[in-house]
Amino acid sequence: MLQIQLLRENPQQVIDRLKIKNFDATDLVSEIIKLDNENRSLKKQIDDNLMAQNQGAKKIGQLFKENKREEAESIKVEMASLKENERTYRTKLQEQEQLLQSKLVLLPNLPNETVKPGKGAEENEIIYTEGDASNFNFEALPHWDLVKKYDIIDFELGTKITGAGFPVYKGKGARLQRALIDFFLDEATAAGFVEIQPPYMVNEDSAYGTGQLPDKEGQMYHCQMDNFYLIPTAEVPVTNIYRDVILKESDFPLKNCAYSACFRREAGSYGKDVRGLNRLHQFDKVEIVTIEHPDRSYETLEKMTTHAKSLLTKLGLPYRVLRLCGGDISFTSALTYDLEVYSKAQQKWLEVSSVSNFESYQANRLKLRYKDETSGKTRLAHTLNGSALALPRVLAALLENNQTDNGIIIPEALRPYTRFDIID
RNA sequence: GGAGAGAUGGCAGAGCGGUCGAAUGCGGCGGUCUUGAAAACCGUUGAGGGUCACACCUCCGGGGGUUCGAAUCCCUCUCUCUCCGCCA
Repeated sequence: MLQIQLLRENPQQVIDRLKIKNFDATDLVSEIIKLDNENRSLKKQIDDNLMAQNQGAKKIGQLFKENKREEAESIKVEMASLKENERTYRTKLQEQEQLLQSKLVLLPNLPNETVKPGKGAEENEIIYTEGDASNFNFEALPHWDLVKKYDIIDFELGTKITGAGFPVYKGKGARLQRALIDFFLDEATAAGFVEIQPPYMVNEDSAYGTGQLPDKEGQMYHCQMDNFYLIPTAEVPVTNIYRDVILKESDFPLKNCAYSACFRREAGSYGKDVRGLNRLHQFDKVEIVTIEHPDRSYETLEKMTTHAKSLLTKLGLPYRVLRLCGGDISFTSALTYDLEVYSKAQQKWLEVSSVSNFESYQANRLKLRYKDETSGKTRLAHTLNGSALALPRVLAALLENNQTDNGIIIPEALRPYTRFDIID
């Protein structure tokens, strides 16, 4: 959520910057400012009214002590009408504030200056490529065939037990999952991220805090009986650790990592892009989160991206890094890097990580602030997160790229974790 | 699941209808003393809104109510603790 203050002070800048995201904010911004002005004057009226009531109440107390009953009674009458007025103002204000809030959440985060305009994914900028992304000169099997051949993942069984998109990992497949999770967590810990094991269900407040609600309600599984949501990413519980928190400057940076299963309804996606491991309802991911001082958040974004890159390097997977253009960057992000691994068998790039700086957009909803030492004021912190990494597509690429006649070769870095070096 | 107790500032803990945004202690910050530190002493120390700055308003777990007036009384929800039951 953007700060109203920013809209008041610099409406044109907001409108201009949002154009990069192909978002026309002209009407919305002026509506919000108008509403905010109205609310401010309403609030002033209420405040004055309350002041009168407070003073009246004190007076009555005094009069009672002095045994001046009648005078007290006459003030009581005045108070009744004040209260009546207050009620009307308050109802009005409540309505207006809700309206304002509902408009405000419609505004996306401002993109960073380096974000280029663009319609969609095609216009993302490739800023780094590593490894051999050429195709095999033999008939390579896609992972959905490989997992059958070696009996390491059973999609049909998952469908029987639960439904499509809930694979069952078996034998070396299950062990490989565990190994990847362990490897990613160890690497994150070595990079200074403190490991968290969060709840997999969150309450409504948390879902609002990171912005899953209200806009992405349909993407989450919801336990109606207790009103809990299954987390779509560990970002939600981990970031909400810092909801309603005021930090000291010396607390920065706060670095956490967390493994979790992630649950996504993925309503409305079908077809060949969702085949096999490419899109699932339940998958595993190690997430990294940093809470940072506004002056240093972009430095930190680079560091987090470097960390995610290092994982793919160690696994020996070819990959590239994209800087997302205005048309593809998410609603809440100011700057996002996507990491994509190349699958030689599917002959396409698969997104395995997305590292974003949300600046203060998320912090504003979370009420995540810090005390600025020079001014003594509380200000919004910056939040960043990224996957490091999401498992399924890493696994897909790993299986596909490392296939040989003898079996699937496990990358060197992973062998201490799998304790086998080939799947055959 | 049943019975009871409770939720107050960074922490501990008083207040139980007006003088309470809240005693006191600890902690934090600033100062005196000291070559320096500790101790002692003095001062200061919650958040948000509003204002050029004041004034002023809101917040004692959340929501609602009673009252001229609520941290204090009532209802409700959530959470915590104790006892009992059940149980990975």
